[in-house]
Amino acid sequence: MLYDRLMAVDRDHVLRSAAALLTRKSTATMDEVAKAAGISRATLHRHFAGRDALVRALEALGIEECETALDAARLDEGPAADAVERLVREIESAAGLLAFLYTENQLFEGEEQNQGWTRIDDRISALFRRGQLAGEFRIDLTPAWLTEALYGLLASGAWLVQSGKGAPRDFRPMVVGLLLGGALRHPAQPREES
Amino acid sequence: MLYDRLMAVDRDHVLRSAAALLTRKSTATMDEVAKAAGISRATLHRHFAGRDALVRALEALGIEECETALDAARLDEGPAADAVERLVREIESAAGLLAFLYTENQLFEGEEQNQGWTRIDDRISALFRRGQLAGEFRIDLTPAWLTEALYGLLASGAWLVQSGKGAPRDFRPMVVGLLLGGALRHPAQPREES
DNA sequence: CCCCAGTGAGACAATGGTGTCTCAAATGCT
DNA sequence: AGCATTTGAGACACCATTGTCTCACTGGGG
Repeated sequence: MLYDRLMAVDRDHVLRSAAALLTRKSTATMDEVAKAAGISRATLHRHFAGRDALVRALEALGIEECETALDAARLDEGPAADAVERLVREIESAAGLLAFLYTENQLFEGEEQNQGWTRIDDRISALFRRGQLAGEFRIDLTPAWLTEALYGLLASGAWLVQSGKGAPRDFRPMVVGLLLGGALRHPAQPREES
Repeated sequence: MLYDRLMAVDRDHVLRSAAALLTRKSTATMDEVAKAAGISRATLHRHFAGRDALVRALEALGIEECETALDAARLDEGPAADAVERLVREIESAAGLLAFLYTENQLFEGEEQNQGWTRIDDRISALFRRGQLAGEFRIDLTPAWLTEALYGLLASGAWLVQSGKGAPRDFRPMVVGLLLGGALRHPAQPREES
């Protein structure tokens, strides 16, 4: 039906507004979320049964955007380092949402997390492992740690930009530069830019 | 008076229990905090007027531990890279608390943050700047970003250990290894361990 | 032994967010 | 214009947490 289609675009718009707001203020109330999306609390409730449902929908959105980014980054092709750069490029627009979900997930002690995340973790871990096997990456840092560190750096980068202490255009070089190269100068190894 | 001294040690014990609990479950209720400390909610309220007061006390504790770690790490001495390693070593025990406060601070949009943090930020930034001026660190990553990244990696590392996906003994090499060296192999540059 | 500061347990109202409902107004299609 | 559907605004009860209070109890010091 026509209405369903309209609901669909509205729902997506609401979801993205909520993501943008909750990224900045993770404790925002349902009323604030509604206002931020330009709708009433009643309508918000018609889209999402409750706060839980909203957060889970945001989680699904984040997972979806991650999967899309992972696909677009073609992690299997070419040097692993370049794949990492592509990944950060593709995932940059979702970094704020990821930061929100990343910290949100720390709240639940035992609760098993959405299976989608483990799948994403696996794909990213596999990339780092591939880089290690190819001799590109050091082997004394586990893929699990590199994956976790990537999340942390994405969140830190998003916050730095959010707070105005860093320029948005520097986001990718910051994250990639540190994740791959670290803070030390490596005179013989200037990373070639694509 | 005697009671004051007793209260003091109790207060500190309560504070550290609260830190340990809130590190794992940042939404823990006052009742849970009290139970975790082995006291009643009434007594908890006698120590800290309310939740705000408790969090602010935790913030003060975190700042204090950071300052202590910064002092102990002697950031001005020797190569900056070694100073970073010392800093992570000294700050490791507070990493969980830091992670809690770090994410807690993201909640408040405009609210000016505790001045203690800017002071700590400045000291760490100064360390990275020193390393850059000495030619140790690359200059295309700003000290502000390196500082933020350090926080992010400390938090990520703490969570990785918390979740059991990483061994506690690996915490420092993980954080320092990635922050300084990055993921790439640098064949000619094996970092000498102290 | 008595005193008394400190504690724990519980009652209590106040608060703030949530979820549900109603109804009038607006919107869009025919 | 007429109709169906969706919306916004508000009212409402509900719930969890908080902050305050009382009161009985314990345990250590005089």
